[in-house]
Order: sequence, then structure tokens, then C-alpha cells
Amino acid sequence: MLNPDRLFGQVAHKLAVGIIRGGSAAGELLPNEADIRSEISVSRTAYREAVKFLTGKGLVEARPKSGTRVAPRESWNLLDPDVLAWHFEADPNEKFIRDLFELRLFVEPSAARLAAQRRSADDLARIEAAYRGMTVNPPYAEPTVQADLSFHEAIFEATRNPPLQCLAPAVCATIQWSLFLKAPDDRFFFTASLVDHERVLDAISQRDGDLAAARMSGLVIDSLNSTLRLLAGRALENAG
Amino acid sequence: MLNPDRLFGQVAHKLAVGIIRGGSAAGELLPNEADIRSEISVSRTAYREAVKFLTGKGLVEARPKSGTRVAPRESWNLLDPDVLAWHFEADPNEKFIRDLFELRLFVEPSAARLAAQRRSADDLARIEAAYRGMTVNPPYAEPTVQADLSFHEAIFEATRNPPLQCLAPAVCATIQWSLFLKAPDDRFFFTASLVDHERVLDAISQRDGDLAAARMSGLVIDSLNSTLRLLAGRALENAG
DNA sequence: TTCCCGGATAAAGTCATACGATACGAACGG
DNA sequence: CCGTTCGTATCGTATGACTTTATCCGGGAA
Repeated sequence: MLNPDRLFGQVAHKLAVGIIRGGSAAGELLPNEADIRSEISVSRTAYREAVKFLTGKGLVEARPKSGTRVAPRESWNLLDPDVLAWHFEADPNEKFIRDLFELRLFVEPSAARLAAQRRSADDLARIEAAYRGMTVNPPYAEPTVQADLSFHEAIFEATRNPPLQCLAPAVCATIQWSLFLKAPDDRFFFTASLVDHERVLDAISQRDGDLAAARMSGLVIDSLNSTLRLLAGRALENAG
Repeated sequence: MLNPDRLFGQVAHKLAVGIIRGGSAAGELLPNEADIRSEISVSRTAYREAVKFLTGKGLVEARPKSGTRVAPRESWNLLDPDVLAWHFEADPNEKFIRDLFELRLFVEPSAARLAAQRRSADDLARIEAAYRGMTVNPPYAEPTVQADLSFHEAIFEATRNPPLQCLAPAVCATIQWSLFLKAPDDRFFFTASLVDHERVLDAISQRDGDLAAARMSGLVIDSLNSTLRLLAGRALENAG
């Protein structure tokens, strides 16, 4: 994850949010020197390292003489935790949220199935501990959110499939954002979500793969529906 | 993608392959200056930019005064095209291949279902053109491989889900590697694969999501089986 | 008129150097 | 023997100069 303490990290963050918000397909960035001098006063070193950092994530591509351009969106690594975080900060539109939930719907049930089949005792203990963390803390409080994230992350770890585990950060970012959204007062959904989680835990505990997958599907769908409802409510607020 | 023309790109490649092959969990990297001076004669700028590039992909983490360390494998972005390519170059072990095919098995059928439901006429034309490209060229020739990759990529594009599309490069890298492996003489598999592809194309053409998903599952499973058989044969060769 | 070639040019790439800050360890003193 | 302090190693940042490369444009040839 991006370290905001370092100067180059701050520059990278600033550039990234601008790029994502701007959404230019192949627009050229400001000339290096002008950017450095006018916008932010930072050395060439820090700026270049920030650009290289973003290059690694597919956000920009620099070519001599032609300038540093914003890369086409297809080459952005949308599953990268940093890129995802920047998206939520810059432009959390509904389409993007739906797409992410759709991805969850494809991946998480399968992950749950694998977890049920392959979990060790330790894996189960971690998942169960995370679930307990969700029950003992107040709804939507910080520890509860962390426990929720841990729950899903632990399931991914239990799959013993490293490439698959790479999707965990993306899933967690989605969950975190949706929980942040519904902070106010959705008590009813919270208890329903708790039940969903418990049922998944139970299936994994029983080593029943199909059951775990089905219940995880239910969990994701419930989560999506409540998020969309909140999003719609918020849209109404903004309109009225 | 990493540009091998630039010096920092070569340094990044060298470092990355070394890291992945070495597989040290949290081992400290060589001291900057010693590395620069002895191994490769390159300026500090180029080295640092390479490190920043790798930092963006989660391979290393540099902490002030403590040294630049190899990041724990969980934070590597295994789905990144560059990281994947480095893996195939450095350490293409069977477990890794199986994991990637497992991921394909979870993701591609769902993608095919979406593609069948949402495809435009243009999408279908692209998929069909790719399929034709596979039939008119000789088996396992370069154009055939490219057509195969285009086939799967076009399906991902037809899903209209950008985050999901980010998995396309990973899928394509897996396919490319497995095709490269079976270059010699697996005529039988090739025709079978062709049939698999045609059936998927047909289902997408009919807008039958469930059928497309089922047939894509079959395609991936067939591909996995033939790849594993080749891998086993190769292992026997090495042993004998 | 059109096409091709080559030089001017601008921007990124690379290099060398310097200074600052801090984590880690070693030496020193109590 | 333990704690403090000081030195060293290493990363972060800054700066200026030089190199490489790709685009653009103008001139000459077909």
C-alpha cells in the first residue's frame, strides 16, 4: 500500500486522483517542468518516482518527446488496492459499485467453496474469531468493520490459492466502502448481515462446499441490495 | 506493460525475476550502492525508479533507514501482467499453473454468461473473428495463439465490467503459457479445443448465458487436463 | 503534387553529486 | 552488566548537466 509519509507518495496520490477524476482517455499530462514548478513545488526526483509508481499500476505511460500520457482505462489495474482506493475517493459512481459487487458475486462463492473444502483448523479459528468480532462490537463501529474485512480475507486465505487471494483486497475495499456508506442507521440490515455471515461460517465449519458457496451468494446479494437501496436514498437526498 | 527499452525497465525486470526466483519471505535486498556498483553499473536514479516501479506492484517495500525489503508474497499483485510474466519466466511450477486454471474456472464461465447476455453485434463479430483466426492458421502457430487470446479477451470486453476485465490479462497469460508448452504435437487436443471454442461462440451468439457458462467451463477443464498431461509427460522426461 | 528523407527540437531518460533524516548497532561510561 | 550516546549505513530529497529518442517540419526527389 502507498505510504503517505513519503513525499513521492503524496505526489502519486495527487496525480492519481486527478487522473481518475478527470477520466481523460489519452490526454497528455502537463509538461513535467511546468507541473513541478507551478502546481506543487517538488523536486524532479520525487515527481519522477511518483510517475514510475503510477506506471507500475498502469495509470500512465511516459514516452520521450511525446510526454507523459494518461493510459487508456483498459490498462489500469482496477483490482489494485491503491487504484481502488483512489477510485472510491475520486469517483464512486453507482456503475462502478455494481461492477465490483458483480465481481464479488462471481468470486466469493467459489472462494467460500474452496475454503470449506481445504480449510485447516487454524483457518476456521480465524474465520470464527472474525465473526465473533462482528458480534461483540457495536454495529458499523471501526472494530466491527475490521472484523468484517477479516472474515472475508480469512476465507480467501483458506483457499490456499495465491492468485485468487489477490482478489481479497479488492473485495475488502468494496466492503469497506459500502459499510462506510451505511454508517448511519441501518440496524435491520446489520442483524441480517450477521445472520448471513454466521450461515457461511457454519457451512465452512461443516466442510460443505456447495452450501458455503450458496450461502456466500446470498450474503453478497443481500449486501448489494442494501447498498443499492442506500445509494438510491442518497440520490433522492441530493435531488431534493 | 514494462518497456524493456528503458534502462530502469531492465533493472526492474532483473530485480523482479531475482526476487520471484529467490522467494525470500522478508529478506533484505542487497545494499543499494553495492548492488549498483558491483552487479549492474547503473545510476542511482535508474535503480530507484526501478524500485518504485516494483513497489507499485507490491513486490518490495522500502522503509527509510531500514533498507529495501522483499515484501511478503501475500502483498504481491499476482494478477498483474508483468508480475505474471516474471513468474512464468522465473518459476513456472505446477502448483502455480493449477491455481491459475482454478481462477479461470471461477471467472471465465461467469464472464461468458455476462458476455452472452450483454454482447453487442460488434462484440460478437470480434469474438467470431478471433475464432476464425484460430481455424484458418496452422495449429499452435503465432497467429493462432494470438487469435486464441483475442477470443478470450473479447469475451471479457463484452461483459462491460471494467474490474472484471482486469482479469483478462491474467487469463491470457495463462493461456499463452500453456499453448507455448504444448507447441510440439498435440494435434488431437487442438481440434478438441477448436470444438470447445466453437460451442462457446455459438452459445454467446444465441444469447444463452447458462449455456455459455457451461461450455466455457468445459473448455477450461479440457485445457487444464491437457496442460497437466503435458506437464506430467515433461516431468517423466526430466526424470528419465 | 505527392512522397520520402533528414535535421531541428522538445521531452523524457540517465548520470553524478550533495545533504538531510533516521534506524540500527557498536562503543563507551556508569 | 546495563543504559546512554555516538557513529554509520541507507533511504529520501534536491539540483544541474548531459544523453537519448521520437515527433514534427521542411526540403528535395519522383
